[in-house]
Amino acid sequence: MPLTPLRRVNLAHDISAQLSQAIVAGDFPAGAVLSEPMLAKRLGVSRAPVREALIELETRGMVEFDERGRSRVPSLTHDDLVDILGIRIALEPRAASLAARRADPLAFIDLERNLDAMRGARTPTELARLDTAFHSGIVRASGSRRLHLCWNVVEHQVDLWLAQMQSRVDALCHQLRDTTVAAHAAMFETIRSGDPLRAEDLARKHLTDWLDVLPGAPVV
Amino acid sequence: MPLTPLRRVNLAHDISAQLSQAIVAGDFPAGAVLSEPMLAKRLGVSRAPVREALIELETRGMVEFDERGRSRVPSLTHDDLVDILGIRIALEPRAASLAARRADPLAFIDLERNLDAMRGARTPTELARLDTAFHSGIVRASGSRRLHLCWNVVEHQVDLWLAQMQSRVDALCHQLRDTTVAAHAAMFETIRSGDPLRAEDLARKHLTDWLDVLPGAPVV
DNA sequence: CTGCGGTCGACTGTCGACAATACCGCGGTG
DNA sequence: CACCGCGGTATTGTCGACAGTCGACCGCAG
Repeated sequence: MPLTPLRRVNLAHDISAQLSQAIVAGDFPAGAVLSEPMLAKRLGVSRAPVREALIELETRGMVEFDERGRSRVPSLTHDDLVDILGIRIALEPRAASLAARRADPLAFIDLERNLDAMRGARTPTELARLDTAFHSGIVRASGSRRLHLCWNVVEHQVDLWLAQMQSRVDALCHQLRDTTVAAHAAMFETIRSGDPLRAEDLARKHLTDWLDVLPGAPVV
Repeated sequence: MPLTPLRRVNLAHDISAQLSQAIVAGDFPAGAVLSEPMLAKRLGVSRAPVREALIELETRGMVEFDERGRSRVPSLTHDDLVDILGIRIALEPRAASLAARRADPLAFIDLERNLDAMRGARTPTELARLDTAFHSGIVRASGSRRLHLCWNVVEHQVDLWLAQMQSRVDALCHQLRDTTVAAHAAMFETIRSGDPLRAEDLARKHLTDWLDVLPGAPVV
């Protein structure tokens, strides 16, 4: 028996996960106020764990507190999107480089499976989800715990953005589908072949391509 | 009168800041357990804000929770240090590049003042503090909010590491003082001259130099 | 009709309390 | 002497309550 799963039992964690899911699902649109009593009542718990969940979500950028302590779902602007892409351009090439250096076969299975799923994806939403998952996989493959921590922040932001800009994203994904799959495949091959420099370049290029294509689309 | 500063008044924030300072100062060495009743008693408050502060500090990596919810000061290993440097190598070159692009004169004042202070620094501890502050300044100058968020994590980790490895760091700082100042000066000039590519390279090189010099010193 | 003041309600920040649980040391037992 | 069980203690997770504060709404005066 491989010992315990040792997950800290904690209402706050469940609430945090549930809330984040609800926000991404659109239950709480951008700008919605998340009052503690309301959430506590809906969830059937007291305010204490709700508060902790909100604090946790704030650090992930899924909610933000105004100057009076009220938490709301942030509404992302075009500048925010550029900012997010900026940090992705900082993190992901490094992640790709580390992943190529480390070359963990286990991670490759994940990535390859994702590639296959992406080739067979039907809806743009699914495509977007798989896209994010692929990038997550590379960060995980980098083996850096703190890189992964930072990525968590970014990933939540991307989720939020996907939720808020769904229509535009759908159009873009549809349009960019083939190039995205091709870029991912190239990155995967390069990482598996253990070429850090090239992997880094490919990751950077893949992201800066988005930066180029986005201003054309009237985001916001 | 330019209105109010409107900072959210919140015991948790004060406690968080105070605790983080205390940890860096060595009041709570690596591995020390931070029990909520103990902290609440010492601070003269109830457990609620202490809990919130601990949650906030966990997201910055200043404390970590074990599977039973007890929070303790993490003890960093050599691997952690390499991991931290890895993420710095991801974030800071990008920050330098963005800073060079943005070229905010206000930020330059900060950086230049830091350079002067560094040239006149007396103790290795002060030197280390100024070094971190310089890198913080570059991240701030990048103007990216989320980059700064990620950097906060890293900065706290660096602080923690400085606190835990003080003797080694002191020796290294003393030894590397001149090269560090020179590297910082070069980065500053490049950023001010508005050369993103070169700024990026310099930042990366400055950090990878540390990566090269560190394995030689028996960290841990 | 419009602007103002007062009142009501809601929400946050903080507190103390309670149950559940795991650790620590002690005593009893083989 | 070593081992096991057990009670005491400390700590976490959660709850309900209370004060302070801010916004919203309503009535009233001009």
